[in-house]
Amino acid sequence: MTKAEDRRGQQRERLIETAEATIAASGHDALKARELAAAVGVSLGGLYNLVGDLDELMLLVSARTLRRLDAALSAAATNDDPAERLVAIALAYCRFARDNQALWRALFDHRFVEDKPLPDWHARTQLGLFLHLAEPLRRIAPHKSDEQRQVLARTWFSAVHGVVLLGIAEMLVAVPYDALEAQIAEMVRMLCAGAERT
Amino acid sequence: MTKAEDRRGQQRERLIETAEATIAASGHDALKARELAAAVGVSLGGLYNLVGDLDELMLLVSARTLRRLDAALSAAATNDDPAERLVAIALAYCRFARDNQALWRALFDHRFVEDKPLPDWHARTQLGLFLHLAEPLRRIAPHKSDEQRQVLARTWFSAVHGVVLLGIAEMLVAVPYDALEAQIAEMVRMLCAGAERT
DNA sequence: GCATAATTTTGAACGGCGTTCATAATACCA
DNA sequence: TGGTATTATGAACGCCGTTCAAAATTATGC
Repeated sequence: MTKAEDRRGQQRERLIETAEATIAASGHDALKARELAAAVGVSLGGLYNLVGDLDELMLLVSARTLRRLDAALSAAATNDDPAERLVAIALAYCRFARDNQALWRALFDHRFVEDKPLPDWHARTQLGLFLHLAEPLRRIAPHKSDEQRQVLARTWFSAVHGVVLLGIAEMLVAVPYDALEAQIAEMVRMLCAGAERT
Repeated sequence: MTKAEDRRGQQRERLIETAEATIAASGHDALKARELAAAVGVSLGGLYNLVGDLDELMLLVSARTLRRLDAALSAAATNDDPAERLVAIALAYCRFARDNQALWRALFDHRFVEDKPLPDWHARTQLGLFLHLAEPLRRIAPHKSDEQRQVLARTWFSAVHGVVLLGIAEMLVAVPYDALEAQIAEMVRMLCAGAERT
């Protein structure tokens, strides 16, 4: 019993790792059931004993990516000046996106299936990302309520996300990466300057 | 000759309209070749005489959507105050996204095929969207060069896009739409306030 | 008007996909 | 060791976009 379960656990782990490597190398729609099964050493049908679905597998990979992203943002949040700390977090986000393009994209490419929404841990981890902004925002906008700052954190995070999204897409053709970082830093500083005025 | 060509043109038009309606109703991956062929009254293979590809068809639909979006932004850019004009444009973008969710999403869901990049008119129309920001930005940041302002326009546009992207996604579950508009307006005003400081 | 050539339309067929499930293989227990 | 429960297997299913030989239609020359 335990023997078999152990093996299954290891296979499952190998499967997730293989999926992660595949996505990192070739994008999230290069995930093919037959290919994965062969790589992991399981029969085609056997995949569905390790994982319910290819979608579920992608979610498992996303969980890893979110954890790594969270760690990267944590590591960046060292500056004492609140505005510069926000800048550092934003730039860390940008670098993570650059260095993990396909996996980062996979985070948002989940097809919306009507009957099976994202599991709550996924939403919770995403919300956890906003937490990195809470402390600097408390100092930048001390007159706002906690709830207002929470909304602000989400909005600013989304704004940076949008700039990174377009920037990474265009990086391949037009704009050099350093310029993208400069734009992000400038925007975050503008937001901070604008927020302090209110 | 002209008779046959006319008919083909009309069929092509009907095909694009049907595709647009299908996407609007059920999302961009509800586009099925067999379904479209039946709806337009063409055989399955006949589709590929009207259009090279389903991807090309999606691009044709995107062209229409981009034209409508551009018109919506134009109609919104009436306020004399530059900051408030930018706010109005951003809100118009948000409303367009809300009212044309599936078609708006389809604008950015193009799978990157290595050998066939987006046609240049697509990129050009996208750049055209940024033009709406040029005039107000000239007044908000008069000390910057034209090129710097162009970059600024792209960055701010992307930022609003990011906020709308997450906002529309969460609208369905958490945040009421009006709050989203309020956040966008606040952010744009902050950016303007921050920019004037530089 | 007719025969012939050029063009266009057609849908069966192809290859690929995710997923399922009857069957075979294996592991477990007495 | 024999019998049962559990797990692994891969052929088969349904659906997909796309192709292409053949059929139908249209155009051309006489």
